[in-house]
Amino acid sequence: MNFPLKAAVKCGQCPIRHRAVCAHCDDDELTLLEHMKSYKTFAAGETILWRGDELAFVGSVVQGVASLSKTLEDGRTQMVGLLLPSDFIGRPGRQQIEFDVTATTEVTLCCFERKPFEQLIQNTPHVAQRLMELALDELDAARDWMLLLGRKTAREKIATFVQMLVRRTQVRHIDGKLHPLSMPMTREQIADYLGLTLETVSRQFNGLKKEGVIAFSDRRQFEVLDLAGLHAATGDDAEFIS
Amino acid sequence: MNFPLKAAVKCGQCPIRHRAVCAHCDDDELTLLEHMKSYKTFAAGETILWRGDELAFVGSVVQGVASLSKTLEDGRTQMVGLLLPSDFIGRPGRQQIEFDVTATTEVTLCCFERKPFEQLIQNTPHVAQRLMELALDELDAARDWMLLLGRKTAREKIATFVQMLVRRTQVRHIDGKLHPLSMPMTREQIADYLGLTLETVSRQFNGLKKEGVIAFSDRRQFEVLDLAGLHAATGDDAEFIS
DNA sequence: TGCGATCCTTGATCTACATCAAGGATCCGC
DNA sequence: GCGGATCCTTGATGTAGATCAAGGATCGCA
Repeated sequence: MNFPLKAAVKCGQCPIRHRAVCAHCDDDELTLLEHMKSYKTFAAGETILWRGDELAFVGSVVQGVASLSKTLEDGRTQMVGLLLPSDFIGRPGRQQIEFDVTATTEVTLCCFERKPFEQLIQNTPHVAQRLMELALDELDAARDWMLLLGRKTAREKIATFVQMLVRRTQVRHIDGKLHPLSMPMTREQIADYLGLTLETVSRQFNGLKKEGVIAFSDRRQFEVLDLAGLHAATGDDAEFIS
Repeated sequence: MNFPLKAAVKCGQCPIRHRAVCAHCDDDELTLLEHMKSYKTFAAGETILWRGDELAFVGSVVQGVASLSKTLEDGRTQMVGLLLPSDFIGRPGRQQIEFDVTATTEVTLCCFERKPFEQLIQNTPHVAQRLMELALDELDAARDWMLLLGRKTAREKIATFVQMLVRRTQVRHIDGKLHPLSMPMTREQIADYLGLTLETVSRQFNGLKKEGVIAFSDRRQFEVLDLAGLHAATGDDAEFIS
């Protein structure tokens, strides 16, 4: 099932080669990165970085799912980002992060030490440019999520979440239906991502299930039966397909 | 009161010279920008750019306040960004924007045509770097707002909003109290920024007023009487002063 | 200086979702 | 394949904030 990640996978064989921070690199640049990189694996639930930590390394998610989250004084938490394969952790010019980074499933990262990586950016505009694109993509995603958190109903939130999973996992279409997808997180984690409680998440999933929009085979495995119905349930303006 | 913006203010005299996209530029680079720039002014309420518009120009807010907002099918709207002086509109490599940009107060922009500006970026790393910093700052702000929208109570939202105004307008402190600040938007616009209704915004302002945390002289003019009380009301973890 | 438009306040009521509660399914280590 | 931990579902009840409604303040323009 999983891509077999040895300690030294060749960049050429890497599953995220054309989407990650290295996407625009030519062979020479890739060789440079090849020598700097190292893989780290984290078990599900393990914290990768704590808020306020000094950022020793940066890197890309190769496999699995990680999440960024923020917490209030009394413990209420909000997930502020979901990192899927090819997403990047850490920013040039920042030595601290202002949120916790946690492994949601088992996660494999392709890491670089921050200092050398920042020097490399100076001389490889392809990496700097890709980093900028990734940051702007994240900004777009954050703004879509602001609309969701501020104005959408529970049902619309769940539908939007499922739609996002479908899009980001780029699953193949079969006559309007879709291959089974995996739900990479618990109801509670989904609740923290959507600004809901786990009970409401559960009720809304079952609502969409009863209406025949989605179906669960397993509680972590589901498929979309009615893609048009799903889109309609998101509340988004159909005029703009984002 | 306002900085007197003629059609051709020298960059050296510009009020946002050291915070905007040109912050890191040396004199030569500034001369280049000087020749490319032009000022545009928009009246309060005027739309600067519509969602989906082809992005002909990019630029910085010099004076006034603009806002970015997204709308659902049925008209519910959420503000996804507030642009104060020195903030930048438009992104390299994107020819479209996915939200409306509106003048909240009268706004003056320092504009550049997009195509020439993008070429300029290639050769002036100082501008490219500053653009990256600005994008990352916006990403941080967006994530703080996600926590607010998803998990804060109405009271915490209002307190956080006031705190943000205090910080961003960098008002001088006088023994814990603060100089009068201006509220650059209506109750309805604030509601759209905080994911509330205008009635709730009004009630919460009056709540904080009754408790002596803030005071209004005019409905657009107020001051913070109890800064510590304000911070306490935001719900944020005091351990991390962001 | 007067009048309509806009903006704000305040009160009464409603409702979507949170909270509280309990039981059932699934997983995992022994 | 047994027993506790974790995760999920479902029901009953509570409540923060939305919605509905009406009146008051302030603004801008003749």
